[in-house]
Amino acid sequence: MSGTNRRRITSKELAKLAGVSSATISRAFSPDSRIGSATRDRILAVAREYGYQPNAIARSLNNQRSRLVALVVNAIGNPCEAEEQQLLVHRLQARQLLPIILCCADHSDRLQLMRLASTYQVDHVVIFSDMVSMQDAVDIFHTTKPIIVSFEPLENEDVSNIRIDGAVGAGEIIDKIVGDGKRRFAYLSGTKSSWIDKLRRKWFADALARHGLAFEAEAFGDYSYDSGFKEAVLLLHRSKVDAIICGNDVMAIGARDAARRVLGKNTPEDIAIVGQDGIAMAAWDCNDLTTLSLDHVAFMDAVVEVIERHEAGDEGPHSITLACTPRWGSTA
Amino acid sequence: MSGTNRRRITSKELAKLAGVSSATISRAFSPDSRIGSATRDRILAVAREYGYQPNAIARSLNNQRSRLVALVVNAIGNPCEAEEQQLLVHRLQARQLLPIILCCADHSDRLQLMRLASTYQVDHVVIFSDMVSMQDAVDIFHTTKPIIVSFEPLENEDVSNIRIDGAVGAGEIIDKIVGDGKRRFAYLSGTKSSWIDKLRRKWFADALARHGLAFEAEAFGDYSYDSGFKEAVLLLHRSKVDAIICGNDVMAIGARDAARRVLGKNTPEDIAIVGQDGIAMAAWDCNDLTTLSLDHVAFMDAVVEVIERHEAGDEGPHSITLACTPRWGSTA
DNA sequence: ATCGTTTGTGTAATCGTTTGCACAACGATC
DNA sequence: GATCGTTGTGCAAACGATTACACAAACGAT
Repeated sequence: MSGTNRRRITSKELAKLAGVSSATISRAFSPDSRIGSATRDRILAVAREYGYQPNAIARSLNNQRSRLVALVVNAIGNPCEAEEQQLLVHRLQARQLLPIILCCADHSDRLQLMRLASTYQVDHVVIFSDMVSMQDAVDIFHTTKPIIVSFEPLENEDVSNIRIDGAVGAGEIIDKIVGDGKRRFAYLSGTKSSWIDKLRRKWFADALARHGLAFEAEAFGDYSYDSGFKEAVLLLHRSKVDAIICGNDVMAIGARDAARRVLGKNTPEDIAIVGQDGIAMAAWDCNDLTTLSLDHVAFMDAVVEVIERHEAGDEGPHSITLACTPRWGSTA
Repeated sequence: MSGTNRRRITSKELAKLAGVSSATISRAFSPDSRIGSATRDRILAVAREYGYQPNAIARSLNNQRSRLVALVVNAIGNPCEAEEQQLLVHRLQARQLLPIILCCADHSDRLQLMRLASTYQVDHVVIFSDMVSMQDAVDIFHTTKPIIVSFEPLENEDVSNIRIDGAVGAGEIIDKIVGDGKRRFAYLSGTKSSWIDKLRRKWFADALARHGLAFEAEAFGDYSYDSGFKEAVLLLHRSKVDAIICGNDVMAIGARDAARRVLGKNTPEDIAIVGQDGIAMAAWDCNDLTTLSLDHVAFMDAVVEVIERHEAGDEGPHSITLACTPRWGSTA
């Protein structure tokens, strides 16, 4: 119980101590199974005394269900992902599911890591990373119930997914900025290789097109504050744009700081700056960012809903679409 | 291989396909075991063809080693923890260890969750949460190699730990602020119940005492921006302090915004504001926070070093102490 | 008193690996 | 040519649970 007992006691040993068979021990820990309530109480008492807990690894082997969930993400440090992960982890834990986080920077690692996780027979896989192709995911986790891919540009696979649609919201933001008299737009991408980023850019590009406009300049960062700052400086030095749409909020804050500090331009008078994600920080007094915001709570609720349907045996595929809405701040 | 094969192929089935025994399959996947290299190559080829991978759950059951690591944290959304977790997760993955995140707000959940994780026979446990007592941790994970508790006030347990010491750094910061003429200090705690928070407060209180000063006012938040903002407003309304030491950086940013926006006070002239953690955001141009900073890379390196020693069989206990150093910004 | 049903428990197979032991085949050694 | 290590492989027993099946006891109804 207390102390440094090295080895964990097994059901067979506990069975001996309680004068029953190991099958009965197992039944004492299964909510609805045929067992005398007196026996159960006695076993639970003895179990508590000796610190016995059923071994989940052995149980998983037998059950063919591990109750592990793999979360494939790009980064934890990124506030947007961190906020989402926190919400999701809480929801999973409430359902007695344990999250395994796969967080990987470069591509080959990512696949390797996904293969590793798949050997743990995870019950579900949630892919937040936009840099893994759906085909890779399906191949690697071919045995796990169809994968839940989030942020999905619409493909033909037989895979449950959550689709984020910001076309309408992006339109509202562009309308407002154009209405304020801005005409020269730049897009500051979060990354070169991600299809999410291309998709997001398209929302705004389409909206601009409806005004007969197009992006005059482009730049590529890495979703970080520093890259937002640096790229904005370069961008503003080489072209006279008066509005920058950024790949995420953190880069937008970097770009805002660069405009203000290096170029002496203020938002929204001199330049409009727009983020994407709608992280908590965007609403802080010191930032007050205009951003195309996603309801992270609704997002994670949707993920959990799909997981629950899969748990219930209905493997779908299920598809849920969520819309982004503008958050109006003082930067645009 | 591709397609929707429901069931995963087992070593026994692969054995039949390759014309060997399942023992040989196993040996083909163990780096150094007596097996003909021709046989190994043939098996690996067949394995690739049928998409076979050894089942890690079964392996764990046999090996008594799961290669799972439980990380007990307060929050993922908190940037400081997120940054640290990201560093740690990368380091673990590089060692083929999979992290399970236990993230829990309230206390009873936390224990429950730790019990759940312990049934998965995790090989290591890293406790970042300051709200779980060391005794609870030792009891729950009594079978797992001694726990690594981080941020440690020094106790008598036989447990490996990482100790963070900010006494000297806090002294330097206080010296500077007092040197700048400030005399009336307040401490804005991150939480009421955490011993880490009490410890951090003490670093600054001791430094103040050396100047014959003490905290004139106290307030309690929850490590969030909003709580930093709100408590700072209340604090500044009820007492005329000219320096606020905050429990973390995020609260400091909130307090700075409150001072500036609600009270019209500027840093550092009207009021000095100090954070703790040294998160990336603190160095952003828009924040430029003075903060008692911890080297997160060194921190996580230390955690991994202890884990590696444990893996090597040397269960210690090991203890590593890290010092915090000031980051000088424009807020104090 | 008999039969049928329900309830509680034990026996043994199973989940998919790993690994100690046994053993055959093979070269090399004296 | 008998002996001895070495190498490669299979057999079978773990690892620690769950669960189908069997069976005994208890109970109610006739």
